Amino acid sequence: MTACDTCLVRNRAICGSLESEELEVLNKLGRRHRIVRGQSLMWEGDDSLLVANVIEGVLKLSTSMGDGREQIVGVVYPSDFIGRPFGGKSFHTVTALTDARVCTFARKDFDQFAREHPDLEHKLLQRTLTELDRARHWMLLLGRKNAREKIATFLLEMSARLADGGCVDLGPLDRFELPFGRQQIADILGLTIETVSRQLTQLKAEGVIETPDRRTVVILDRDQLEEMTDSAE
Amino acid sequence: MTACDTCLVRNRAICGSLESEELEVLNKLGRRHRIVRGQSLMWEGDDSLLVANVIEGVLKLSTSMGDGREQIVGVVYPSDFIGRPFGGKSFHTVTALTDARVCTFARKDFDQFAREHPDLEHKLLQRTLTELDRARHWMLLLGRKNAREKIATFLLEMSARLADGGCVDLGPLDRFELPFGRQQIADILGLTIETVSRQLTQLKAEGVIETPDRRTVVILDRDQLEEMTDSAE
DNA sequence: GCAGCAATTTGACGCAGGTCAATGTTGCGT
DNA sequence: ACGCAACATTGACCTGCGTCAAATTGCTGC
Repeated sequence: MTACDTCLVRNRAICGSLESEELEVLNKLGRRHRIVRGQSLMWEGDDSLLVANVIEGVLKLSTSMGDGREQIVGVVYPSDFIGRPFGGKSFHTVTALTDARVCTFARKDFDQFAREHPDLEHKLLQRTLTELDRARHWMLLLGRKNAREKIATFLLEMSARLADGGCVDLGPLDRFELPFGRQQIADILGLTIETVSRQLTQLKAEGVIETPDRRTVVILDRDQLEEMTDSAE
Repeated sequence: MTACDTCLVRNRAICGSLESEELEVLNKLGRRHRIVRGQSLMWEGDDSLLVANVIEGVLKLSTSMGDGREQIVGVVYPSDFIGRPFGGKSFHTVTALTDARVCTFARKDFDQFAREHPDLEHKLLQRTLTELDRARHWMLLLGRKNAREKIATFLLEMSARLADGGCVDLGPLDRFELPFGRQQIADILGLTIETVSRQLTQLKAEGVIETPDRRTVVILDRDQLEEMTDSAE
């Protein structure tokens, strides 16, 4: 019995495409790792030496500029794939937002294994296509939405995304805990921390949401929130 | 002799992974099309029924909001791949910016053919990974750069991108013709047309660039332009 | 329970870039 | 060559969001 047999994300991660003998081989190539909150797994500009599957926890992908401005370009959850296979450099830094567990592979080993297993590459392709759609969709938010629309879109996205926590699909949640602090929300939305804070207090004042504590959000009026994502007001 | 044998992008497109017998099969599935400037190939939200390779011309991928705000989320050139294989909907509209020629496939046919040809899928995966890196990098620009930085980054990117026109690599060009009007530049950068215009005239005034006509740009001081992409000034 | 620190909120203010409107320029069809 | 329509530039003004600074909240370890 290998570590894969008891893996929490066995069925959802790209490994799900493999038969047990091949999984056995892949298992030998991988190493399970614990990462503490705040720790980075790879850095923007470095050679891409590692790829990984997320087993548990939430991590961010970010790019930043010389003067410290940062943009979060992706958030990964359990069963998601991290890293840049097939050559080149890492284009973003990967950092744990919560304590996390990942299953890492030397990129060279993974590349070779993937080339020999078309089903695995196919799953990876599907995932990558989905991520690309998601990234492009987010570009609309970053380039064209105002602060209020950004916050509303963000809250609804989180409500949908965090619902998919395990095997059962709970549907969009009306109460959830964000894995982000205010600064990180700002870095996702291309805003400042102050603007995020002000928009949230305004939504509270309007009775659209509630924030029992810093990280949990309760959606009181989903319809109104949905209206806000598009033309404001 | 098939159309593929004389294809302008034969070696650079994903078809380049195929042997001639298989190319023959793929050729039978594809149809060559002419598209005039302004015409759209697929629409945001529609079922994804087509995929295509670009043979000639430039096309934009865009998303837009109810009130008309638009964001260009990608630009494709000859040899690039268009469309969303493997299920689902089109997440963006594809529109020709110049007269163009494409080689289209029914998505169902393409999906099946791709699944049977791992080398093709591999090329597609590589391309998709590169596009994802590009999209995420652009998110930094949209979320965190100011107008001047955006324009500078855009001009340098175009200078690099348009150089790769055919077989020979010319290196970054100091004189090139944009396939975009001002509104489209604005839609790429998340700005208004007026701001784009003002920034360009300012760069002219500073002697950094020159614009002999509406669509051609001459870079006079590349170093200074490069400095502007990061912390402004 | 309290000191101390980090995270968040709130307030006051300024400016980059959006909006609206007028003017200039270019290219196309007749 | 002319006139029109689309595109681009310029100007004046205004506002949403960033900036800076101070106050508040909440968490950690003792």
